[in-house]
Amino acid sequence: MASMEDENELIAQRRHKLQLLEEHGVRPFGAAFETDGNIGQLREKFAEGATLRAAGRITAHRDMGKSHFVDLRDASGRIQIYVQAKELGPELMQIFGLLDLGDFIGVEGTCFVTKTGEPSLKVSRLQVLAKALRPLPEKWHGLQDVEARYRQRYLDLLSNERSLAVFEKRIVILREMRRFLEDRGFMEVETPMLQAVAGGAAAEPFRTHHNALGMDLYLRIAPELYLKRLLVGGFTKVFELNRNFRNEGISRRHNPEFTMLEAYWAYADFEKMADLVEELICHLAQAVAGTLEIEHRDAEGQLTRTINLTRPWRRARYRDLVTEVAGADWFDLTSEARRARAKSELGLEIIPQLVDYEVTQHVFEKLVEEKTFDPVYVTHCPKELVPLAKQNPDDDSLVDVYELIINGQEISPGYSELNDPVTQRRRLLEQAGEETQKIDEEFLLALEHGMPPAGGIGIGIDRLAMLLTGAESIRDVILFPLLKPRRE
RNA sequence: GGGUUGGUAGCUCAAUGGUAGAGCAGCGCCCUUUUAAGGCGUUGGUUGUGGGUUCGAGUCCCACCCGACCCA
Repeated sequence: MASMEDENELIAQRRHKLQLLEEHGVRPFGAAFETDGNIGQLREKFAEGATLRAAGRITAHRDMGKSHFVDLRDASGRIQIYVQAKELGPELMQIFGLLDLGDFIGVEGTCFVTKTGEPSLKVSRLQVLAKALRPLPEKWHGLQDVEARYRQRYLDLLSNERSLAVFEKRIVILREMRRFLEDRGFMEVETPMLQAVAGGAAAEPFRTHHNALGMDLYLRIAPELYLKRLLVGGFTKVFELNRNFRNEGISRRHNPEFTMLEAYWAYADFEKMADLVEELICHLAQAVAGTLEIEHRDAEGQLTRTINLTRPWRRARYRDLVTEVAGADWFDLTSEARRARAKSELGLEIIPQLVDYEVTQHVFEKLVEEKTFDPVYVTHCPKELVPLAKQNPDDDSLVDVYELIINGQEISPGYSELNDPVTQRRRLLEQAGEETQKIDEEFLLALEHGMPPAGGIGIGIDRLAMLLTGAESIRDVILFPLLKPRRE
């Protein structure tokens, strides 16, 4: 960050005013200040003639000579204050003259309405709460620089209303999700983020080290194996809503740390979980957007897409979705014919290393998933794709799972959880291959004590937030997305 | 990792290879109901970093740093 040497004139001027404030006996970094609520609440309490106390940041100053209009702002809103020389007195006017845009002040004033109809406070007392040494982004365009918006999110939040609105919606999503699940008897639990074996998903973990114990640990890639231990322990409805970490690439849809809901319901299955998720996401859409028709708009405000969450949601077999786009005879073709069709007729890049089911999966991802915006539950998936789920009792090449697709992305998987310890051990061994140290023996030990059949789900909260806010990048729904440190 | 693209004043943006500008913010003055207040005047730059080409580089070339988008 900037040091004393590279300070420019603007900062030097503010430092000088800071010094002058101190010389006037003012503490420029103030103290506690009693208010009648945040600025949003003040607007509700506003009554002509009443006296109110407000605190906030100065974001605009309209200088009329002997009187001034100043906007005071916080995340809840804006209120105009009216500063008049004869009302405030010469001493406080001198202090007022040393204030800048960006400073925090506290005021007491009388409610009145200007002749243009703006509710305002006529200031009788004023207190400096914090001096800002650096200027804020421009009032009209806000902070546009994408990199600066991520690195200095505080500037983004206080200068871009659209950005603030996205994060307010994310807060509602998390709150309503907890409320919804708790109303249905689910209990929120916390399980380890530091794990000796990073299980529960196929992903590259972050490694760390515990000094006192002299042991390597991993940041979790999923809480799954611990939540299932709780089913063994007698819990029947549990959920965890917190961070996972995956040491993989960064993209528009991937951040190395991301928020996930996982919920498990004893004696349920994936169908029941699908009903729950459908109800949950509709509840969230109503809470966040007030409608089930979610409009996505571009930077100019032009409507780009409307996603319709009206129930019931389509449920379709994986196989049927693939044949819809790849031809009814897709699964009858030889392996070579499939590759040829994928390349020529479907226009996809198929690298030779892909095995058969991966060719089909590639077709599915490119031509079904990325083009599906209204919700679809994909069911009857091939077991190769989901090695840890329970097999379908009628067809053992399929597993009892759903994959929920909305907005061109996988939002939520749901399983009928595998509770057979013998099969589970075999699958984990197959998955681990040579690396048997990657098997969580403590989890298998728990399963051998008996886990009830259960339905389980995950919901990617960041992607859900993208869906419900219309954000095009995961970085726009994460307050502080991971960036490389900047250097001089 | 590859391709495309961007980084200019505190912020938002301009600038055929030829004197780096504007708006906002700032500073000075005028104005007691303004609200993107207004009027007059004015300060402010290592053009991401380092090399190179050229009489001359924000602009062209190379390398690097940090982003964005697409691909793997």
